[in-house]
Amino acid sequence: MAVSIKDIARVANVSYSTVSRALNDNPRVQAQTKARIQRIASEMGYLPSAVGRSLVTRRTRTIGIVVSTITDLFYAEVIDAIEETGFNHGYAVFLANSGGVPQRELAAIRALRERWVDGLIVVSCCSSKEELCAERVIDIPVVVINNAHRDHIGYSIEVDNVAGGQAATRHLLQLGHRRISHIVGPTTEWDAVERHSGYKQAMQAYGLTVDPALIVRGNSRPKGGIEAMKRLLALPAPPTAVFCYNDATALGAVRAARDAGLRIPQDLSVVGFDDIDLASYLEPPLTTVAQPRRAMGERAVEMILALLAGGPSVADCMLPGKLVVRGSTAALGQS
Amino acid sequence: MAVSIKDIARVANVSYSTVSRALNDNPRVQAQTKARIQRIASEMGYLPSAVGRSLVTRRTRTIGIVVSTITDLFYAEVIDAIEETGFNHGYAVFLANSGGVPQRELAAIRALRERWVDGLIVVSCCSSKEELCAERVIDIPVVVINNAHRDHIGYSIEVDNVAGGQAATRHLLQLGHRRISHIVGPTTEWDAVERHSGYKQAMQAYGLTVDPALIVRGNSRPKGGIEAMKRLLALPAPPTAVFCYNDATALGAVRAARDAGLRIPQDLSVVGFDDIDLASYLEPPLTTVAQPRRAMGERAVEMILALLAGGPSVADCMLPGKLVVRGSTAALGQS
DNA sequence: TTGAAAGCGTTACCAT
DNA sequence: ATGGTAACGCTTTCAA
Repeated sequence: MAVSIKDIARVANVSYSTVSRALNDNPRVQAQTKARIQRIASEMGYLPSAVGRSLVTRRTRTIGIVVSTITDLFYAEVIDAIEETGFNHGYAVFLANSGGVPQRELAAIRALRERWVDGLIVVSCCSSKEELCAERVIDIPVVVINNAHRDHIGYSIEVDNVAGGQAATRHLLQLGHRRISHIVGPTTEWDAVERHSGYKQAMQAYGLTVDPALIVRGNSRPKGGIEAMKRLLALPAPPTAVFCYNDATALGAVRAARDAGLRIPQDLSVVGFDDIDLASYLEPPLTTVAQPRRAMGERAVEMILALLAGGPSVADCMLPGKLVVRGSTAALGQS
Repeated sequence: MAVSIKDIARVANVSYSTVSRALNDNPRVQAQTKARIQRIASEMGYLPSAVGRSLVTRRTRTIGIVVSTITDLFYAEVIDAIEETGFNHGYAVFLANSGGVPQRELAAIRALRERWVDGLIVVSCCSSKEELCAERVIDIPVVVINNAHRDHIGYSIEVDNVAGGQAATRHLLQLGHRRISHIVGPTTEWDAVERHSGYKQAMQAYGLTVDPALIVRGNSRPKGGIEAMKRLLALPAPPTAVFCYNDATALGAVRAARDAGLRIPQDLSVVGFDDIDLASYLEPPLTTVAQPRRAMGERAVEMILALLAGGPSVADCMLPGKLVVRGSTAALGQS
């Protein structure tokens, strides 16, 4: 049986309120007594119970994270940053995977709320505002990173997907490409819609009309990239460049193009999105739009903490992406 | 203010013990009353408090995970499996990163124990047994996945690293290679020692003595693989094949070899370890030793649950790795 | 400076 | 079948 403040009180021959004060370094207890109690507590191997404390303070110093999957290289680092920032502020984090399934996401949120998390960070939120309201999520601070839809829930942190899509596409245009494909992400994801929109805007800015045949669907994973690329290569006039929803998709696109005998970037330029750690180690190193993953995680925690502190001025936050040019893109016709 | 069983009791005009029973589907309450109470609870938006419950049951239905970093592709999937398995059994998981720093790992464990986690899963444990005992971790169920050292703490789950190292090396030997390098992982990691040992055993089984110059150190990340490969290529007699501590190292090795003008696998065969998701999408697809990552996570949770249930027969568990032959290895002299 | 006691939300035991 | 109450570990008033 674990030792509690009552046990310490008995040994130290003081009331347990005094023990509580001493352990919390409350000034209203004699320095000498305080030191003695702390020594005894340490000797007895006392470990405070967050459960007991939470029941009275109504705070758990705990943050819940719900994410579609941490096996996505992009999310992993966001979560790593959340955990680190939280830990530095004395917060522990719960992790729950939704698998992108709203029902599972809601069940996870419910489980976290039963455990009285002080705040909730939902990465790639997939449930609707209605569903979330029914879960009464809103009565605790909520920050949504990369919201999958347009409902405004809690506070949001996103990368500027439109600008990122524009930058990627413009880069290809500047290299002389005109038949530029876009492998779209799951249209259930709002960021996919936005990147697509950025692509279209960049094309239009160059006075180009987009051939609908050049727009194909991926699934955000390599397999989807392979399938999409195969369809593009079967076209009468295949693209000379392709902007992919994300790096994982790009990986698949590169593989399919290679299998068809194309060289990257001489025969086909490829741009991704995310800048996963491995991107620079691929062959060729992948040109991509980097997301400020750690910053996103840090900001999310800071926003939660500000909200908990009753912060007056918490606002949604849109961070810029950054085009990173590597070896998978080259000027048109440079064989 | 959240609604509690007392609020429900007031509305339902029963004692709150009855409410508790009704909500827990206790048979000792009239079916009619039960239904009425449950309806009222639902209408009032009642959410049970795990904090209150834990205080009396002394269980939190919570598992703590401590891992060096989830940005390692290998760990991410192990954790994904832990979370999924835990969730299916009604357990939520805390996630803490140690960064491979013992002091941080211990601080994380302490934070989790304060929160009364029912069990602890340490992935790639880096603190010593003494340190862990001082944290009194052992009075809750502990499972260590891929222990970094040889101390026996709690129960362990590992892949058979020796056999994996042997399989990788034997594969290269069977392809006719004789000058086979090994890029070792951090020697602080026990699995690195074991894989190295497997390598040596396989070489000896073929009657070969290992040239010490062919053994170089990596750091388990691509950068380390690059540096190591550069040193190998500068050798008077460079290797024709290299077995890398893990896939990330292999990625770096491949890059360095390519940059030096070598073709993979014609000029150099490369084998990794882990079988990260991307391995099959690399160019060329990476030959590697697959670890049963999901199984490791599932087993860890099952062991914790068995221990919590007072299970009689919980035992350490060693899972086999599996050589996956892809395009990064080829027979010697097949240019 | 210290003690006594209430109370957080829940379960579980003992009565009725 | 239901009610009353103690207990879990802690913080926080209110008294002394």
